[in-house]
Amino acid sequence: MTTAVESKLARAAALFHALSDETRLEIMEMLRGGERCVCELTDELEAAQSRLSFHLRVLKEAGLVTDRKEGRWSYYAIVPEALAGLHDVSVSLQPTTQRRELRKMGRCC
Amino acid sequence: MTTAVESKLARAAALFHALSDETRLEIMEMLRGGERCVCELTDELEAAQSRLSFHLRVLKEAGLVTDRKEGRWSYYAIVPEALAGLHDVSVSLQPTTQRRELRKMGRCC
DNA sequence: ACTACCCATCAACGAAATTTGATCATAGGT
DNA sequence: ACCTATGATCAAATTTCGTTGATGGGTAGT
Repeated sequence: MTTAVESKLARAAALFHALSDETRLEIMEMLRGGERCVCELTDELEAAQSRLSFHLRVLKEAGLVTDRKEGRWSYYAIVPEALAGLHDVSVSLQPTTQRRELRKMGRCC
Repeated sequence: MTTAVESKLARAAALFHALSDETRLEIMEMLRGGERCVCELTDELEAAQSRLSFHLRVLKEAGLVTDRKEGRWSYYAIVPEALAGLHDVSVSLQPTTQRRELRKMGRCC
């Protein structure tokens, strides 16, 4: 749960933690194109169901994804706002001398 | 060490892991303005010396910082290239429908 | 009712990360 | 030579993570 008094740094650390695992990054990669049900994820990632469920919960608690139930399926999807927040954090970490360099190098979005 | 065959995802996971700790984020925050010696960091962060040393090593092994010895001090500094890489990763994670939104919203660098 | 499928949750285990205190190495000052 | 400050490293204790297998709750089809 995200408390109101959570510091910026704590929020950033939580975001980074959620993304610090290869399996979870693969999930995010799959969700980039739109929502998927868990069964699709387990199929494509060759991962045990309970393992996937664990990682999906981590991503969900970090606010990076949401889930939606329909019939017997659960669909997970990226929360675009959270990804925008990640981008903000990665920008705010840039050294002061480097910010406008990124734009010059055409490395920006 | 970064091996040649390391996948993009593994690299991203390693980066995120290094930044998934509040203490390490505080260090990065302090280094944003330029290099600092370890003693300055321990002073400002109220952290035990060996603890700081540990976190600095993690950041260094992730390629996010470098160190330089001068006299009896060690100075640590951000590796701008690595931060640019972080930015790249955060952009590449954006859902396909969101990429140009960021630019529109003026949230880009 | 019975069966098959989808998925969350739990307990248990091992592995990895983090903290703490102690020790060691080096550089400088007196 | 001696003493002190800076930092790296090590071992031990602790905490946090990730995986696995089992269980249970829903939902749909027959």
